[in-house]
Amino acid sequence: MNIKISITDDHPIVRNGLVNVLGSVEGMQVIAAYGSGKELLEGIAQQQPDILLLDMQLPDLQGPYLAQLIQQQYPLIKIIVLSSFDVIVQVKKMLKIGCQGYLLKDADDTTIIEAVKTVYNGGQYLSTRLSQEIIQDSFKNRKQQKLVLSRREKEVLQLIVQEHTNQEIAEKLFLSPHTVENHRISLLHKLNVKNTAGLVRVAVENGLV
Amino acid sequence: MNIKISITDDHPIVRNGLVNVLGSVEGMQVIAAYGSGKELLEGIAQQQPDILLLDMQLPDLQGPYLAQLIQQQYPLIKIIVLSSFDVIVQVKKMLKIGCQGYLLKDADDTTIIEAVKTVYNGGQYLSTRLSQEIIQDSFKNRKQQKLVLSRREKEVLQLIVQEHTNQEIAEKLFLSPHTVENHRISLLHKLNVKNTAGLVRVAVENGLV
DNA sequence: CCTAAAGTAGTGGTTTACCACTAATTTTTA
DNA sequence: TAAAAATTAGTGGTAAACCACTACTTTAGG
Repeated sequence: MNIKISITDDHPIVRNGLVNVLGSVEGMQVIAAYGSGKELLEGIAQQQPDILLLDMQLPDLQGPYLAQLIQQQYPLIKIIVLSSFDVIVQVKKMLKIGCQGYLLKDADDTTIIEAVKTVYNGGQYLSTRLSQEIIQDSFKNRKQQKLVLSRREKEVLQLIVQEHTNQEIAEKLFLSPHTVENHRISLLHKLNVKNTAGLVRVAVENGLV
Repeated sequence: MNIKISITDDHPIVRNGLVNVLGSVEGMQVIAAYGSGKELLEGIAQQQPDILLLDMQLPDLQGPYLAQLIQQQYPLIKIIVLSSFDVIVQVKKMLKIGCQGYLLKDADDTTIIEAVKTVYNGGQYLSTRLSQEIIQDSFKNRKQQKLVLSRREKEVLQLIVQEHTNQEIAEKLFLSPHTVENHRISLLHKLNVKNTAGLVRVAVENGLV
């Protein structure tokens, strides 16, 4: 067994750490380490790894975009996503694209090695915490379909976060203040909050803006 | 020159990366690497380094608390703060406590080595970006003293974010609603926002809650 | 094609937030 | 210790948000 691994992460410390950890494992070989999405795309045209460890938060190119691109152009490469955040929506998105693993950056050495081996052998790697959360999430979705805001609701919410009043929002969107008020109320219900403060908190925390 | 270095970071990847980078430098010696604030406090009682690389975001103990404690008990140890965020307020806070350096985790190897050398030789290390921001910040502070919220204001802000009305806040804090209203208004002025939405946005974005 | 959801607009009313002041006491800080 | 800031409480008023409805039109999905 000789697993060829490429690593992409913009943080040199993380990159070095991974190269060091994985490079010293019997049967694994780090063939490349990139610091940006651009470098990755150039490098991967030259040599393709078995496993690609891909950081979600690269400075230049979007993680999901990169993953999809590589998945399409090199279907044999298996991608393990590296992320600092365990936002369930994001995890599900990456898995849907076709990534085989999702590692949090606070994972320890054995976890990382385990993940690479599992994915190389055709499996899918998720931390136990994450897989549990995804299961719980699928339950929740039955009664509380989260974040299914309509186009108008998102627009109104965005303007609320930007400190605009119903009057101002109405003018910006060429609507009656009554209509804006209606959207506001349905936002309160959908997001299950009591007032403007709750709306803004949820919006900012979930990156809806 | 033989610089004794201790490292504290809860992320194994980061920890290993740092040990690897600094350990291979001529004249530097990593004498310990800790994964939590508790481990650090136990370990540092046994052996004191010249330089301590200290992660701000440890799972157990607060960065500022740890830094102050170590600074008081072992004044000879020079602390370089490691952080993922370049929040100016936080940087200034750590410098005020007496830390000699502030490194962002996206720093590259040479920067880290440079920082350690500089601080060991009695200097202070800040990334050029950070020092520029601090200078700009000091200009701004003349008319807009940012984020210097009083105890009561923070309490009120927290409760506003939690969707409470002035009436409810007054009951919780055993105050008159008028007083709460006053705090609310000064929050609006201090944070330079127009309404509750702005208050909550700033609070959440700056982690004031 | 039909139905559910979204989008639009309205009535009428209550509650809360926002604003501009005054004013006294306490605490902090230079 | 004197000045500044914080904490407390108030008056009186305007603007905005919140609530519960009705009702018509448009759009999207099975």
